[in-house]
Amino acid sequence: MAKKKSDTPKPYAWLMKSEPDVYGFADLLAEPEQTTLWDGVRNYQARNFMRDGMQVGDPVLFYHSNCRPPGIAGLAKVASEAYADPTQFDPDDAHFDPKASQDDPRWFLVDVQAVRELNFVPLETLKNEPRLAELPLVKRGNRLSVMPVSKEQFEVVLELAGDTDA
DNA sequence: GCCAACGTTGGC
DNA sequence: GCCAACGTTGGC
Repeated sequence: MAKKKSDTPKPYAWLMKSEPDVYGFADLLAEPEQTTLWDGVRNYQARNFMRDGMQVGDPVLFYHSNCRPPGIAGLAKVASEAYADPTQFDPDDAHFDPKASQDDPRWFLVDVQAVRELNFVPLETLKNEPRLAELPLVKRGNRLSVMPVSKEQFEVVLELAGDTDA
């Protein structure tokens, strides 16, 4: 019987960035089961959120980065426990990590499943919303690709998307 | 394409 | 363990 690692409550939801030219929300919708492995994350803070913070079923805001305009494109959810990112073991993969081994993986991921497309919420709209001032995304210089979102922040985003199906 | 911000690496 | 150099992110 495993003891819980922490008594602090887990974040309610998450925001995950992807470049739509590489992999956008439409690509997720086109997957079998509308599910994919969120591979290629090579940042320790983002990894820790996936490995230690996420729980199956957590809502995920799917954010389009490095495009015009950037913003939130869809709603998804965490669809698996964290497990080792297989791309770290593949020498032919761009995300190969020679310091990782099967016995001692460095990088973890979760499966992400689409829930529904949202009316696009541009970054500019997020920045102009006072109730989202504490969202890491809108803070100057923030580059985290996976970040926690509180219940209140999540609900504000759905409101900005005109989403009434929540 | 520019460049500010930030994370990582490696020499010492 | 410091910190300069370097690479990457990502908005603009």
